[in-house]
Amino acid sequence: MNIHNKVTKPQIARYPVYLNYLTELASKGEIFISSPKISKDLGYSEEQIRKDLQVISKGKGKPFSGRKISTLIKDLEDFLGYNAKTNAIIIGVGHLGQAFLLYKGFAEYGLNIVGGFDNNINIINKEINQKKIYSIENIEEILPTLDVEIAILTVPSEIAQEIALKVVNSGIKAIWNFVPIHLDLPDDIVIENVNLASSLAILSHKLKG
Amino acid sequence: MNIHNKVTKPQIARYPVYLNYLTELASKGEIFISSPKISKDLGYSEEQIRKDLQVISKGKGKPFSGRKISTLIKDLEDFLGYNAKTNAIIIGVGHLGQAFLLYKGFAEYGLNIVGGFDNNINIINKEINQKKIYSIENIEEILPTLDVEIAILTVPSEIAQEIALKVVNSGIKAIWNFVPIHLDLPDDIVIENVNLASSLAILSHKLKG
DNA sequence: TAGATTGTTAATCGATTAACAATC
DNA sequence: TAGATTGTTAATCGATTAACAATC
Repeated sequence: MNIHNKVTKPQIARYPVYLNYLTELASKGEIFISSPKISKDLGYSEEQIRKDLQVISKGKGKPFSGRKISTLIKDLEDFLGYNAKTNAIIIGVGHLGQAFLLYKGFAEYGLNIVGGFDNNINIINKEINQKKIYSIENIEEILPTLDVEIAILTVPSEIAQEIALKVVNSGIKAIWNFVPIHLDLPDDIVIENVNLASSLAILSHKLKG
Repeated sequence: MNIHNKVTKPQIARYPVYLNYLTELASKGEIFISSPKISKDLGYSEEQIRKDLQVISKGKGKPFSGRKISTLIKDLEDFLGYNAKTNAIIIGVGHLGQAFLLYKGFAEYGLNIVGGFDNNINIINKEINQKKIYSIENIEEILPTLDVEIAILTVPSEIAQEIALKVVNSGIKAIWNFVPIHLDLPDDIVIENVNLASSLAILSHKLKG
């Protein structure tokens, strides 16, 4: 049974890549897909692809034809939760935070950004892309009223730990952290780090030997 | 010998975290650091920390005192190449591309963004943060003249593959890809993907079970 | 000295790849 | 039918953790 297959972190990271790829194929009128073809196009091994797709799809593949693309797309969207809307808030409306407020692509992932918090009086109480900016001083009063599940942290490093604690005190259980520091938070808080310094270090290492 | 220790990808990702942490400690006047203390503060295991630091540091730790912070900082900076400047270019000056042009933090990592390419006539030949925006139509003529090592790809998904090929044809060997698709490029091109859809999928999975 | 901390070697855990029988 | 493709089980590879002797 699929339920018994544990999903690994690298697998989860690959699912959006499959989904994007299959959606592209479907738009070109393709109906079926095989693991050798995916392997050739995405560079993953055939065995890995079969295992990945078995975990999230109820359907079975058929020799010769492979799997039906429309079924896979539906299963991937269900697994990734793209059909259920999740509200998020931007904490720190600097360059990156603004880019996220303006970005249209998050909606595709079921992510709905409802607003932002900042300490810049020039933007507080204004709107960016129809999303209101609140004063970060009032975060512990306002945030609990906003029905938000995920806080997207894009504040300067120096204040990130302090602000993260306030976010947690406001009842948020998940932090998508774009600040390149380690956050020290209670064990029940889910943190996903996007550390550009780490990513760049890996790129540089590959490039320079 | 350190040279014989292979460096793993997860290790490389951790080094910027250590560096940020140790720099913070140094600014508070701390002189020595032990692996139990780092473990407590950053959440990595003590054994992992010792192995990580052995790989990049010529020095040795001492029982009781630990390692000297200033030496570790220097070794980490050297390993990560933060003292050698690397030129980069933004391909696609949308919201995210602009945020990167304006971001001050890359300099700390030795990364110097020299300009951008876009197809928007409202910004072509203008400057953003003193960095010139060029027409993407001329990329194959202009990019080879700019002494750039890394292309930061922040274009819309639909054109990413096509533009990436042009970037490669301009002689670039490394692409830092922020577009959530798989790029199909020659084997000698180094690609590092920052896929927010993957990152969000991992966060959602941790949050929702 | 005593013992906190180190560095190293062995064991375990996790993920990918290889091998191969089943099947349409 | 023949054989391309599947799904599953075993083997390998990679990374982390455990165990422990060495040391200041």
